[in-house]
Amino acid sequence: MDQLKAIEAFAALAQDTRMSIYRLLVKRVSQSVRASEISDLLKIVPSTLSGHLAILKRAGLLKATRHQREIRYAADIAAMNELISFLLQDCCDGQMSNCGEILTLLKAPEN
Amino acid sequence: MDQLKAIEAFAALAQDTRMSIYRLLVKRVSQSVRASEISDLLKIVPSTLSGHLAILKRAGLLKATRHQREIRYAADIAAMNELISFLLQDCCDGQMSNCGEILTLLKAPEN
DNA sequence: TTGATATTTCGGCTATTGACGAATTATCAT
DNA sequence: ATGATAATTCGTCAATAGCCGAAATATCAA
Repeated sequence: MDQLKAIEAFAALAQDTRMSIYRLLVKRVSQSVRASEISDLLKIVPSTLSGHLAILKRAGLLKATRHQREIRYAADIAAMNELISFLLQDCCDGQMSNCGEILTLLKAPEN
Repeated sequence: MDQLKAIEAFAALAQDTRMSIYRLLVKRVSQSVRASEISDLLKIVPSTLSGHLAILKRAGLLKATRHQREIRYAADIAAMNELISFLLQDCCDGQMSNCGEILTLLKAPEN
């Protein structure tokens, strides 16, 4: 994970439609979701959706698998791991122990 | 932290110049850094830098304090906390315990 | 093969972004 | 007040992004 790759991932998430897609897929990370179902649920025109899915996929945030006529998408949680660790590895001069706030927050999230 | 605010933060980070600024400030989170020093270190024209700092600040990622003639910027780690928790709170249907990968990664980062 | 469904690619349009230099505002020293 | 330094705002420009409909591609069913 270098800066360019991180920027690509952030850029993919920094857009309302794509963020909605991504959050939907993160929530259903165990079951992958058909493109047409995403289209229906989020009211996104298929051609528009296709472009957004491609961007998220190229950023490494999604994985796609074909099942018969359909293509199913799923969030790649490992990629999210890498993105977060990229943010944190530079934090506090690389001394993770200085990031107590973050660690406690992750252990006991309020929301 | 709602979706719009998260998008604003991601968009702020999803740009090469701003990512460089942010990472510099995260590394030096204990000492705040003068705008002119950022300008020198990263070779960014002052007017361009000013725009980027404003974007990062509006996104809540930086805090600015004036000292005499200078303005010093510092990364707001609490904001990074919120951003990460926003990513994670939707993860795995809100069951943080399902995100074991992330937690272990944060406890013992490899990079 | 023909037809039906799922998804992607392409073309065109408008809106936004990021860069810079010049001018402006803010603060301080004399 | 005057001049010097720090930072921001403004105007302009080219490049990119996001949306849609229409056409193309892929897969399956009959």
